Amino acid sequence: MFSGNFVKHSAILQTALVLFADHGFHDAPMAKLAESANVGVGTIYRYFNNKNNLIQVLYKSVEEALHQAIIEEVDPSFSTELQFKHLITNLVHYLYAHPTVFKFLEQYYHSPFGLEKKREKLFLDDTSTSNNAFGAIFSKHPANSIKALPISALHALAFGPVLFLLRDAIGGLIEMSESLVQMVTEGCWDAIKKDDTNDSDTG
Amino acid sequence: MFSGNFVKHSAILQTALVLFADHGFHDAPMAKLAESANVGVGTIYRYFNNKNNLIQVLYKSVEEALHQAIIEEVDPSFSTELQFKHLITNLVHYLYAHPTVFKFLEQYYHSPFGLEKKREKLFLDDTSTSNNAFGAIFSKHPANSIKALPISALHALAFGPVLFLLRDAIGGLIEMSESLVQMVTEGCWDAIKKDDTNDSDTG
Amino acid sequence: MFSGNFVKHSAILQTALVLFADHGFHDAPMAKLAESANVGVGTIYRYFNNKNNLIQVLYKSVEEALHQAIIEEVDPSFSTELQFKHLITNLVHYLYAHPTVFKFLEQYYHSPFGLEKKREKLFLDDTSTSNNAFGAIFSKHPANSIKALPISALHALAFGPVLFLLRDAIGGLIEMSESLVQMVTEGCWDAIKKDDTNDSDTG
Amino acid sequence: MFSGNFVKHSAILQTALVLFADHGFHDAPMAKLAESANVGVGTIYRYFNNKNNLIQVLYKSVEEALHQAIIEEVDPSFSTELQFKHLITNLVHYLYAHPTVFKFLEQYYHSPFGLEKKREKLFLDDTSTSNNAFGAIFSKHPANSIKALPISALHALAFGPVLFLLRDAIGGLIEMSESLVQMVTEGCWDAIKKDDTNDSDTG
DNA sequence: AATGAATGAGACTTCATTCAT
DNA sequence: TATGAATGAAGTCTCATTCAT
Repeated sequence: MFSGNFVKHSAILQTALVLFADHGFHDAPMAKLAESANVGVGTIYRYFNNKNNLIQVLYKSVEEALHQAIIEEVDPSFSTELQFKHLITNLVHYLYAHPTVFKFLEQYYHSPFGLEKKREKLFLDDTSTSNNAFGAIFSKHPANSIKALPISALHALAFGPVLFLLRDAIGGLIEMSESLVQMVTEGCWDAIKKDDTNDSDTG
Repeated sequence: MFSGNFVKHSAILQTALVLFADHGFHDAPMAKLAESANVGVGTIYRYFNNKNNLIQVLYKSVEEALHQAIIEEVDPSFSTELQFKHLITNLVHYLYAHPTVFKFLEQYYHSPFGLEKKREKLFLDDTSTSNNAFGAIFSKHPANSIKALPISALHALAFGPVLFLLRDAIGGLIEMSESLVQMVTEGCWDAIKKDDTNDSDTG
Repeated sequence: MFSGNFVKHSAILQTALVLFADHGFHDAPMAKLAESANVGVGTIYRYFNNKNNLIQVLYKSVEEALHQAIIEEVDPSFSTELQFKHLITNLVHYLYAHPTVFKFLEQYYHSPFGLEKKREKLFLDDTSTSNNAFGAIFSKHPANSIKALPISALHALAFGPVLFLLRDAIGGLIEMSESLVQMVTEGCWDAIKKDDTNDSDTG
Repeated sequence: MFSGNFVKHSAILQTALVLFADHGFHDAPMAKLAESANVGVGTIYRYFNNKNNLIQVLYKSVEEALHQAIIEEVDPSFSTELQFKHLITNLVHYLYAHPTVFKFLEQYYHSPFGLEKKREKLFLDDTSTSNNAFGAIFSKHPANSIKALPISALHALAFGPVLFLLRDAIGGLIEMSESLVQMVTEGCWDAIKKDDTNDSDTG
């Protein structure tokens, strides 16, 4: 158990998030982090073993917050389509509202240790734990609502577009709008939903 | 005119591609690059002004090869659907067959100079030049074949899924198969194609 | 406010003075400086932004000490001749007693940044500020004591000989003696003083 | 004996003179020198053992030319005063007309190997050889014309001022004019000449 | 518990010199 | 003889980490 000063612990993490997001891991020296967080350099090492550890802990913290935001107000009694669209919309809204989180996660997933963590990441492949909201939908979807595709294909079709869109929006390449989000979300659903016409034809 | 030794020039670029892909720009020191390429450290600087310049030149070279691979055997007389699927399939095949290219490009687009280049990148927004195969399809598609969405939304729906899939496949998280590629390509098309039902209604 | 270790700060400056004087800026690597000063290489960079900055700071420090030494015990109520000779003698004594200072200054004034500083240097052309002991004499001299020459000519005649002498003396080419200093000082005065004979003739 | 291509040999020396004068020994890479001289890098090493050797040879060449220029049109039958002023004027005229020579020599005399060479330099202390025009004057001057000072003091009083003046003039700090040269030359003579008035008074 | 001065490994880059052509 | 591609030692500077206070 951690038994230190939570205020400093948090200050370091929050400052690190911004610094890493804005400059990347390699252009965010511990000294600058310490200064921005108003703590001594040595203090950081009281709370985190080293820079890598700090990054890992920060990732855990960020991931948890993201998960909480995504599952918010998603009612399991809704239809699969509604649940799916709600989750996607939550995801986009949260990340667009927290660009540092998005940028940090992109940094993280493109770093060496990012790949390992990928296997357990929130919205990817851990379908057995409750930590994965999307996994629940995909694995428990009614037979007639979602295409019978491998889970990896569903993930790609569901998250690929929105992450792509977020990258451009947060990078300032395009303007984000509510209608754009809706259109893409709709497209995502079209990509994974079972085609009703064909379905009724063959069913 | 460049009047150096093309063999060494190429050896450095090829070695750099692998090193950057595997370790990232920051963990690929010039000394290690020199050693891997079997040249002296100083030799690299005969061919490239500095590390950044090497990265830029490498990007240009990689981008050119990628573009050539993508447009291969795509017949403009085909239907929009066929052209689109062919391009997507080419893209996936090439990048999956050249994982270092994929990893390098991800590194590049997430680096500071990557964002600038993003605006002009092959399959993004340059719809006016012949350098953009996808742009041609999206901008010249028949009224009844593709949804009337902003270009950014179409990009997201078209490339998001395949890039997402490639990331996982190349990262070793999932097994890539021809059928998986087809399924996802199909999904991409479903996401952007105009709904046939409505089409028949209005047609 | 500088809040570092003044001992180390001084140790680095003093060591640098000797190293630069003996080997020149280009043959005094930071690593050697660090070793001579008994500090780590990185430590130097805690106190000085870079090598150039170190040189500049050292120059300021050395110039200040030199200025203090020169104006010592020079009484403004003395005659122009006595004041002049006193200043010159102080200059020679100090630089001969501190050969590293002399050698460093020669290095400095012959380096790229030396030329800029030359315009404001202690005993050169800043006649308006109190920072210039010689300027005060030259500009405020009684009409009958010093030749009516351009300030640059006076400087040349006043400092040229003693600097020339110091160079040879400190270089070990000649033996310095009090009588030699007096003779040259006398010559300097003869070179700039108004000729009494002619003066009485024309007066 | 040297048996190479004198054209290339000269081209290298002339280019080196300018490069060294403008950038200093340390900022004049052999590669740049080769390029400026329109020869291959390796070619320089056919004519000179190494960079230091090139500098030494260049010094010899420059010194010889300077000596020739100084003694030009100086008539041994003239009075000591006239000979002296003529030599000084020649020196100033030549160096002002050849600023690269002046800058190179300053570089040279302030470099490590400069000090050794100083002992034998043209206008310094080699009074026995015909290579020293000033030495001849100082050592053979009539008893009544020049002060009975050590040779080093005479040198300092004679050359110090003009070198000082040249430094500022070539550095662009002051404007050089014929009258300024005359005034300073006159001052130099005043500094070393035997005072006639006092002499006749006391004699 | 908190600090930040101190450190040195290691990064990028330059350049005098060599040698195969 | 002339060339310039190739080299690697050495230089400047950064920064993660330690430790005495």
